[in-house]
Amino acid sequence: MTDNSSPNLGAELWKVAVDAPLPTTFTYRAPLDLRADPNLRRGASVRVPLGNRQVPGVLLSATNDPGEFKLKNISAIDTERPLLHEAFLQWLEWLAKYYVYPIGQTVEITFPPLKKQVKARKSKKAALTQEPETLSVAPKLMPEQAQVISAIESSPGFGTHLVHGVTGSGKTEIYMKLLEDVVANGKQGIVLVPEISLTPQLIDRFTARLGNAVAVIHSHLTPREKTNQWWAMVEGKKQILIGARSALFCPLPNLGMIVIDEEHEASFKQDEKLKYHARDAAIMLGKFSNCPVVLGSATPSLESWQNAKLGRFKLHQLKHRVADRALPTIEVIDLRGEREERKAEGTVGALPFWLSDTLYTAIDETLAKGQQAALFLNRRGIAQAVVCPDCGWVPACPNCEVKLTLHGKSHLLCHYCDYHETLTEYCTECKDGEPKPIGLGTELVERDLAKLFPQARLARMDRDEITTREELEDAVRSIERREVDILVGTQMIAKGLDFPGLTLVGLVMADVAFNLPDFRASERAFQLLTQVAGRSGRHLDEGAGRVIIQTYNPEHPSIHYTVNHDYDGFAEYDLAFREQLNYPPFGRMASFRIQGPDEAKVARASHHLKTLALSLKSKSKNFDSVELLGPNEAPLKKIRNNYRWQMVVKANDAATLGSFCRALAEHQDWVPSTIKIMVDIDAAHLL
DNA sequence: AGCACGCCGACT
DNA sequence: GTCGGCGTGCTC
Repeated sequence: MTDNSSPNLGAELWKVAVDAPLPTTFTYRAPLDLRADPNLRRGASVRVPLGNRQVPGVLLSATNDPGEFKLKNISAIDTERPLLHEAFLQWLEWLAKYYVYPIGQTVEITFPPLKKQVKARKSKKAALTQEPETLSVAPKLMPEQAQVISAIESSPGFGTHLVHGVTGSGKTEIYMKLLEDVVANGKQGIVLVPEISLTPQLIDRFTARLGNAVAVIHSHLTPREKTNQWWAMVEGKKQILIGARSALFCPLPNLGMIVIDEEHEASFKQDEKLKYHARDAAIMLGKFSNCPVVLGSATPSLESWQNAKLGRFKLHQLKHRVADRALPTIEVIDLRGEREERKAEGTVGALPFWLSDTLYTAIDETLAKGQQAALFLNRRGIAQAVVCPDCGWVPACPNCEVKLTLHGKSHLLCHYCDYHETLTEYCTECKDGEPKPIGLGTELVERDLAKLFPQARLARMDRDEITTREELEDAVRSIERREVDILVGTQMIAKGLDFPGLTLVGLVMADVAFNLPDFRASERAFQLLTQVAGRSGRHLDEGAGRVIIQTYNPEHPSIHYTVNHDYDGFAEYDLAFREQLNYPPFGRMASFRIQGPDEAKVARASHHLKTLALSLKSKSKNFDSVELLGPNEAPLKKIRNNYRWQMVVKANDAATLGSFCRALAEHQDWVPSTIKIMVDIDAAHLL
């Protein structure tokens, strides 16, 4: 697969991937002195003139075609950047093509923000990773775990492995053993986890086992720290890189394995600039590098599940929790029934509207046993919105066309930009009504709990309370140290956390997740419910953790399959639905986003794009399977004063979708300069 | 992306 | 008068 035999040494004309939003490479001339330089070869970094400035670039190939331009000279070879090796270059070229993104800007992502630190300071240890005094040893593995490890290790070279293991089945232990062996074989490995799961807890676990072989890259590092970690991997001083999706772009010289934990997580899809999916990109990197790719999840994406069913991925299943601990018991509370009951009994108002008798009693019992409870909902703030009971006016953001959310007593906040205002006592529209909060948020739940359980120690985890990594670490530690009795949080923050004392999990209102207008809504709801439920009772040696799901839709299939711990059943149900409508993983989809500050221009450009798309489709039989939806206003039609429209493209397979979208995005000379059109291949959400 | 060029408003 | 606001267009 990798071929470094034709580095084009000594050539005069070069195609260069230039760091600018240009759809193609630009051709430059190598002056005589550079032609004699053995560093002038494919994969080398250079500086080239572009307009009247100097920009970085990477040589991709020699050429004999001078084109129609008066060629400029390559200014210099940048030897401070390492030569990119063949497998990595092929991967970058694939990314740019597949995701329809400028090659130069794709290549530029690989490089760290700063120059290499010239001399290592002895006094200062490498950022973040400190070698523990003594490395911990692998615990005795469950038979299932050992089987998975030997199955993966028995097929070297490229292959994609899907490890489907119930929550608490010890997937991390499998990754660590595999990576130990990768290091023992003199190779390097990458572990990708969702940014939110990249906690000190997780990093500590890896460093305790793998010691100072571990480097970490995530978005909260300083540019200096990130640069140092990058070089430590590139120079082979460290072997295991743990990171969020961007860690894939670190060009390891000796890649032996890629692990993607929680492979179903939607956050692996980058939604700006190069809109890559880290799981799919990792599989391609494994292919070009000829190394195994290991995907792990308790709730695999239906894309991966289908690939496993078709034999493209090798499936490994773990059906038991570590030490044969029990899966939590899950109860479903019908909030409609609860409401009726309270009316009948005349007990309306005894408990807050969001809290069922069952959940209240369960919290009480949990506290009495000295154990911890966690309540999750997916809204921060006090309320979803504020409404005037007289005229129905709802305060909205002037920049974003979304309702403002109430925080604290009177702080109205936009969750999409930084707009905020103060809630006035009387409605600003009718000057008469007194606006009241509707809906529910974490802040309100916390406040109600403080009244109901005055002796309990409460903590809230959401984006208002936790803004920095340090705050998250502090919060996690105080829960671990049992300084918290009840945790209230948004689901996102709670995912993947592992608290030994946590035995009760309540989902305050499960509904929002599956009411979203998106074909993946059921899948996300099932994943969310299962993952959050999986936090409960992970360390109970006797009995089982408890999960209480409150909902207005107890009969929803996502809930039914969650309660029965039945992933296979859920997958079968949702795949049947997707197949009928040719949604992924059967068909493939991309979205074109058209945006700009002038609403009428955006609408006009969107319709023109549709016209071009229809004519493109009619030009070739290859595009028979292409379907066009829209254009329409995007569900969030205005964000930060930019109007947003979208057009969705469906096709039977990735190759057709790709060639259609590339052709449609190719000539944008007709697009007014205030308007931007962006393609999102395999768009994660059509919201 | 960055930088120049060019055309309008409000200041030393 | 000209300083500088940012809309527009180009870069091998």
